Amino acid sequence: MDGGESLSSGRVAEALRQAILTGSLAPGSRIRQEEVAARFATSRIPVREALRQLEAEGLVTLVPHSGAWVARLDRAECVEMYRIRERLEPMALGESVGALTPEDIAELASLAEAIESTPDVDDFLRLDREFHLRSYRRANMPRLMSMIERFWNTMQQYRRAYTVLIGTEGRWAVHHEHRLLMEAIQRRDRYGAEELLRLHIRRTRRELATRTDIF
Amino acid sequence: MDGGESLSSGRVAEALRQAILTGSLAPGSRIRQEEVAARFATSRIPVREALRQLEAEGLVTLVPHSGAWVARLDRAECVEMYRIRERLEPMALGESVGALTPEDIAELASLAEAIESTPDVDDFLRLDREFHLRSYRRANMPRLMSMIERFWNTMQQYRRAYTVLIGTEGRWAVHHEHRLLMEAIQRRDRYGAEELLRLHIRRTRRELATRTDIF
DNA sequence: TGCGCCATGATTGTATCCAATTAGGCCAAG
DNA sequence: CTTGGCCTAATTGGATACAATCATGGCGCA
Repeated sequence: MDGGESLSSGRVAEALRQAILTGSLAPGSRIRQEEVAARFATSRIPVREALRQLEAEGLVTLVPHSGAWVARLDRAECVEMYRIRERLEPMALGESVGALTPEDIAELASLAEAIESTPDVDDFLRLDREFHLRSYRRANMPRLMSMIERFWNTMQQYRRAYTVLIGTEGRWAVHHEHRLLMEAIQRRDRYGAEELLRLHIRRTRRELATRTDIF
Repeated sequence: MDGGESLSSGRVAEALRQAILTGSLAPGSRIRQEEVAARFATSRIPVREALRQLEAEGLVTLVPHSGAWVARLDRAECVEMYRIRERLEPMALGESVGALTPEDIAELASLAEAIESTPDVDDFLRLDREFHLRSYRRANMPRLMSMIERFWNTMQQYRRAYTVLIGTEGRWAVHHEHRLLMEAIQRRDRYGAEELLRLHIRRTRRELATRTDIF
């Protein structure tokens, strides 16, 4: 039985993480230890440990004797992370493709379909994340997986801003790419899938880099 | 002027990190908070924060209500990290090659020479690390750089064990690879350098994977 | 009026104390 | 002799209290 985090610092970290991912804590917001402590009916010690953990995940920026802020990425940092993703996620997918079960693939197909049909931004973001992360699921590389998840977490806020900006019609390229990706996955075409994914991330990166209004 | 870490937790973290990297704290050793606190004439609070930080770096394993241990990697984890490095470090090198100054290249050349001439294991490890990390220096991708440095840190103990095992004569392949790498760098041959580095890491990984006696 | 300095308040960093949890040994029963 | 449970000691997790540091605002002065 788990039930819930037994450690107070873990609960605080998870709650702050969710608050940051959903956007209810915006990038650049200050996080005051005492406020958080009061909110979770705890002392500042667990809060501090939670902040340390979130800093390591790249979600929070700590400045000694000064305070904690929700991490804010500039365009160069965003581009850098996309370039790292371009190298890592194709590897995860490539390792996974051959081991995906037919049920996995059916799941991915229905996710891809749901992505195409939702107009809602938050649904889109959630489903898109699910789609990609699940496609890596059978890679059997746990460290790589957690790195990739951290990337998605730190990028989440900027993905949202970008998604809002391009609007529903701006997603057409994503849909096409997902369809091609699904086909490669269904054919168990490892290198095709890797390459398509790389291009998918690359195209997004390049579009993001031109969008100066996000940062 | 900096002079030294102003935060106690930072000093503790740095000292523990060095102790782990030099091997004076072996993988699997338990780290008792109170012991460390006494050693650094501080309380347990900064020690706990230091441990959290080191856990995030992959150097320490924390188990709630139980304790902290110097992280121990099994063979699968080592192989996984090498495979990640195979994707990331060539990118760092590729980005850097074109921007290295003549002075950088001269430095690298003399490092490569020093690597060939030292019989000492710890010198070899230190110089080899310097050689590779410096070759990435002009990549202008700070996040990637710190990820790579973390990899080198977490692998350090296993690199040492491996280096001891193969002995001085076992290093011949490394020397050849370094020479080829240097040549590609001097020619500013980005893709050649990337590919050579990938093969360098890949060969090491495959040798490490066969060495069952390290784990 | 603008700049720089100092004081005061707010906030973070650390020490000490107490509670909760775990690990290991001892004893008893099978 | 082995095994299961309990009990105690050791260790970690958390709360409170205090010290150190930083930022903000007002004051004086050029």
